[in-house]
Amino acid sequence: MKSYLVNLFDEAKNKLEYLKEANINFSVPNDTTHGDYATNLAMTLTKVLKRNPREIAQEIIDNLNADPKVIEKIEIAGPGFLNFKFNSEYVTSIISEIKEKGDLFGKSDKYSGKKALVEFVSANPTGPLTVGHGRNAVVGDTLANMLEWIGYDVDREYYFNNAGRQMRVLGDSVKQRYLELLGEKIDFPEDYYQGEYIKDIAQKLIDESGDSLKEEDAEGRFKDIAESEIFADIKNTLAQINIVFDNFYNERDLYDDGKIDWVVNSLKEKDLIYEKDDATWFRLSALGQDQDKVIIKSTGEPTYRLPDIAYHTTKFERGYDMIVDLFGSDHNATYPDVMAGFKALGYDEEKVKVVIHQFVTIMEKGEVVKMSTRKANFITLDELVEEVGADVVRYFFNMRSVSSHLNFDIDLAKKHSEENPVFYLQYAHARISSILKMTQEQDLNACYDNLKLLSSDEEQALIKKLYEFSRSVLYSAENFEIHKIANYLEELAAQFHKFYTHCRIIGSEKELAEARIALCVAVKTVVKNGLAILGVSAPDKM
RNA sequence: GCGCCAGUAGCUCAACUGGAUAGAGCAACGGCCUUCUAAGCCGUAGGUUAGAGGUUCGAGUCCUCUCUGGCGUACCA
Repeated sequence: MKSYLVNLFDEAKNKLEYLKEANINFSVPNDTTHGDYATNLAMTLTKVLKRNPREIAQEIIDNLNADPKVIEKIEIAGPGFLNFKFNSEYVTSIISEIKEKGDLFGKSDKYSGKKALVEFVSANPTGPLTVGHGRNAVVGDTLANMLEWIGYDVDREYYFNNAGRQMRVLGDSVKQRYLELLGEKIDFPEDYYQGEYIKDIAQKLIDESGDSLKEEDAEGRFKDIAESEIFADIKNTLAQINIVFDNFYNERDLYDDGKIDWVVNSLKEKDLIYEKDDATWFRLSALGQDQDKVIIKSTGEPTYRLPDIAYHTTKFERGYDMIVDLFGSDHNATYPDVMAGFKALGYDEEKVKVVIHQFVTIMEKGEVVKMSTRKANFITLDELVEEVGADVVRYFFNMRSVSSHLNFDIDLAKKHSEENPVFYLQYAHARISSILKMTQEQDLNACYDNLKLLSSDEEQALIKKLYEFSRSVLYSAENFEIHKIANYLEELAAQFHKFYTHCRIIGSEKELAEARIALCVAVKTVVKNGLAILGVSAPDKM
C-alpha cells in the first residue's frame, strides 16, 4: 500500500514542482476512521509556499492520478492531513503474497552482498554467564538475525581473553579448592572466585587425576582446565537459548601474529604514544579527548585499549561492511578510546556501530540483588533458563528497548511465567494451527479466489496489520531497535484474537470460510517469521 | 564535578522517528463458551507524560535549566 502511494506522489512531481523538494512521509493513523495512511505533507509545505495547508492539500489531490480500484477515497482532514482510504479488495492481495513467499515473507534484499560482524557476549571464561550476560547474548543474536533478514551476510563473534591477572586468579582459585578437597588446610583469599563451580571443577580434577596435580603450577594445568570447563559451560548455556557463534576470537592471537606490535609501532610513528612513569601512554588529547590514557602498564602488560584497537583492525581487514559492537552500559566510557585508536590508524569509524544496552536489575523478594562474578552471589543464565524456559528468557530480553533499564523480577518470572506476553503470541500461533487442523477435517481449505469477501472491520484491520511486518523488520534492523518486532507481534496477535472472536469459520459460507482460512494461514506465517527473528519457538499446540 | 542512559496509569512497558482523542499487559471491578484452543474477547476504572521554560500550525518526542535513578569517570575488562 505504501509503495503505491510513493509511486503516486512520484508521478505527481511532474505536475507540481514543489513536491520535488518536499520530504514526503506516510504514517498509519491511530484512529482508523482517518483512513489507512496519512501524510502531513501539506502542513510541512505551508512554510515554503506561504499558503493555507488545506488549500495546498486540495491542489495535491487534484494532481494525484489514483486508480479508484486501489484507493477508495482521499480526504483532507484536520489542519491539513491527507488521508487515504484503500479499496478493501486491493488490501487483501497481501494474503496471496504471503502465501507465495512463506518463510521468506518479511525479508529484504536491501543489503544483500554486504557482510556484517556482530560481536557480543565476549565474557572472559572466569565463570558461568549471568542474567546480565543474558541480555547481551539475546540482544546480540537477535540483532544478527534481523541483519540477516534485511540481506546481510552475518558472522557472530565472541571475543575473549584467556590471559592476564583475572585468569591467574582463576587458576589459583581452582588449585586452592583442589588442595582443600584433598584435605589440606588452605586460606582462600577473599578476592578469589568464590563460586561453587570452582569446587566442581576441582572435584572433577580429583575424579580424573587423584592427587597427582598437587605440584602443578596454578597457571598451567589448573588454569587451562578451568578455562575449558567454563567455556564448555558457557557454550552449553548459549545453545540452550539458541545461540551459536561462528567464531571465537582469542585475544592472544593478536600478540602471536604481531598485530599488537604493529599497532604500537604505527601509533608511535604518528607520535601518538609516549613514555611516562614507566608506562606507555596513548596521546588521546591530540585526538580531541580530555586526557591521555595508559595503553601499556608499568608492569609491561597492556590495558584493554591496546588489544581492543588491534582486534578492531582485524575486523576491518576481514572485509566487513558493517561492524556491530554490543556491550553493557558499564563499558560506555571505553569505546571512544578504542574508536579513536583505529581511526588514527586510518580505518573508517563509520562502519562501526556501537550498541549499548542498559543494565538488568535483578529483583528478588522485592529487593535489588547486587551481583558480582567474583563474589558468586549472581544468578546464572542457566538457572534462569531452567526456571522460566528459553522462550521466556529470549522474549523478555527482546521486548524492551536496549536503551531502557530492565527490571527482572525473578519471583514474578517464576510464579507468573504463564502470564508472560510471549504466551500471548505463541498462543495465537497454536490457535491457528489448531483451527487449520480442524477445518481441514471438515474439508475446508485455504482459497485465494474470494479474498474480497474479507471486508469486515476485524478482517480489514488484521490484513492491514500484515502490511507493517516488512517495514517493521527493516526499521528494527537499521536502527538496532529490537523491541519493535516484539511490539509489532503483540499488536498482530491482538488483532488476530479480535478477528477470531468475531469471525467464525465453520458455519460460514464455504467461500467466506475458505477466504478466512487463507487469512489465518497468512497470519500464522507472519507470527512464525517474527518469532523466528526473536529466536522464540512457534508451537503448534499449547 | 563531568560523560552516557533513563523518568509516561498502582506495577512492567509501548507510542510508526514532530501529528489528529497518549495505548497494551499485569493488578481491580463487571460481562462473554451445549459447536473451530477462554493461555482468548468485550466493557468499567485508572494520566498535569518528573518539574519549569523555549522552538512551531502541532511537543511524550526537539532545545535549555532543575529534580530523581542507573552506569561510568583506573596503570580492571
